[in-house]
Amino acid sequence: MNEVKHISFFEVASKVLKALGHPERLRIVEYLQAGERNVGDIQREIGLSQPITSQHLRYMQRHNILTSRREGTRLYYFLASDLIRKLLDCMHSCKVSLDSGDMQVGDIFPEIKRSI
Amino acid sequence: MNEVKHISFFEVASKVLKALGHPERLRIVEYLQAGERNVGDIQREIGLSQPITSQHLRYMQRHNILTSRREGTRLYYFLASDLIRKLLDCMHSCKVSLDSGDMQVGDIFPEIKRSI
DNA sequence: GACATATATAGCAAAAACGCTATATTGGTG
DNA sequence: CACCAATATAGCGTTTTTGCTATATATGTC
Repeated sequence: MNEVKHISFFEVASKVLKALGHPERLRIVEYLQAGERNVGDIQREIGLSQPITSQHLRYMQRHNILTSRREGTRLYYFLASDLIRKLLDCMHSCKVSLDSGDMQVGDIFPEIKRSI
Repeated sequence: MNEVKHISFFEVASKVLKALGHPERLRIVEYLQAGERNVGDIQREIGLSQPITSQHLRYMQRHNILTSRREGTRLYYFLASDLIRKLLDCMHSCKVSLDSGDMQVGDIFPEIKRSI
C-alpha cells in the first residue's frame, strides 16, 4: 500500500495555470491577494451570481489554488500556496509594465490596438 | 471605422495562462526558452507525434504564445512576448524552489506525497 | 514533373469547461 | 423545531479541448 503518486513539475504547474486561465477567476485571486474573503464579499466585488461565484471558488479549491476556512455560516477563501502568490506577483509586475507603457498589449496580442 | 477592441488585462492574461495550462505545451515553451527550434526538433525533444506537436504549436501561435519563421522546408517557432518570458522565469524560479526543497509539492498539491 | 521531407489540416469521438436555473445543505437564532 | 442567511450542488445544454488517424500542402532536389 502507501501508494506514491508520481507527478512532474509540469503537471502541477500546468494544472495551476489552467485553473487560473479564466478572467473571472483571475479577478478573484487578485482580489484575494489582499487577504481572505468570504463568498458574499467576492460575489459583490467581482459582480457574479452566487452559484457562479461558488462554482469558481470550488473549482479553484479542487485545483489547489484556494483553501477555505469556515466561520459560522460564512466560508472564507484564501490563496493556497506560494506558487500562486509568486505567479500573481509576476502577473502584477507584467500589469505594471503594461500600465507604465514599458510593454505594449500589442506585444502580447498583436491584433489588439488599444486596451484599458 | 478603425474599430478599437477593448480588452482588460485580465482577459489578456487569462488567455495566456490558459494556453500555457497544458503539461506538454509547458514543456515546449520551456524548451523554447533557449531559443527558436523547428517542429522536428520539438517533436523529438518532447516525444510527441508529429500532428500533436504541430497542433500544440499552432494553438500556441493562435494564442500569441509563439511566433514562427520559415526557413526552407522548416518552420522555426519561438516565444512571442515578454509576458511569456516573464511567466516562464517565474515558473522556473518556483521549480527551483521546489527542487531545492524550499517549497514542497504538498504546498501546492496537498494530496501528493512525493514527486520527481 | 516525380519524388522526398517537413509540416499542417480535416474529421471525429470522448472528455472537460461554462453558464444557467432550480434546489439542497449548513449553521445560527428564537 | 421553524425559519433565515450563506453557501453548495444537481442537472442540463452548449462550447471548447484533446488526441487520434488519415490526408493534404509546401518546399527542395533531381
